[in-house]
Amino acid sequence: MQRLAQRPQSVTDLAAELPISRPAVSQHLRVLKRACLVTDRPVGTRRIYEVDRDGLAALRRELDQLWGATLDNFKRIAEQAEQEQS
Amino acid sequence: MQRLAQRPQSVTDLAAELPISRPAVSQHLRVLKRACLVTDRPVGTRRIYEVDRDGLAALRRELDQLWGATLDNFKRIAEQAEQEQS
DNA sequence: AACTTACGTAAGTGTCAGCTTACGAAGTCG
DNA sequence: CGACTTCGTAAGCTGACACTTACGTAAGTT
Repeated sequence: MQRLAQRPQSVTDLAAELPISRPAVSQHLRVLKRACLVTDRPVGTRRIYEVDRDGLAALRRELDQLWGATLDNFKRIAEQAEQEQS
Repeated sequence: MQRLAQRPQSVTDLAAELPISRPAVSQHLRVLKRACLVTDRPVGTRRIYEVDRDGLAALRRELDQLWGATLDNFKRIAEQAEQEQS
């Protein structure tokens, strides 16, 4: 994702920058695609992947919300423990 | 952690509320103790565990900071992708 | 048409987290 | 002291994950 955030890239180019094999990159991309975090388009024999802006934004919103709820719980538990101490 | 946040409890009592065995609970508690998230004290043959307020607060601070940094990166990448689109 | 490049997928493998059962240690109570 | 409770730990199992190699396919090249 970080690499793709820099610029759209082919599978082989991505694998060249990473310490894993090309098929491994394909498998990662398959998951990311299914999660709507990347999109791909064929260009000749190659296949260019790039980040899916909409999917990324949606994930961000969900994470924001989840983190807010988690933090609220966290705060509540911590304050509750603190209160029972005193 | 949620159970312990309600009230300090023994290992057996905790295991009774959870879908796993008593030794499994012990193993979880060992990790939590090593992470300074719970404390324990012997009471007769039993051993009462409770949340470590200080450790929990420290974790909260670290998570707040980490999440802030992560969100900044996230925002930067998203806005960068958005900008290159237009 | 033959060859090359780029890719996806299937099949196999190593590793690890998390669980279980079995056992031993420490404390309590008759 | 002996029986009982509570707990920790060791040993072993299992499923999932992430990777690899091998192979088949589609598109471009000579």
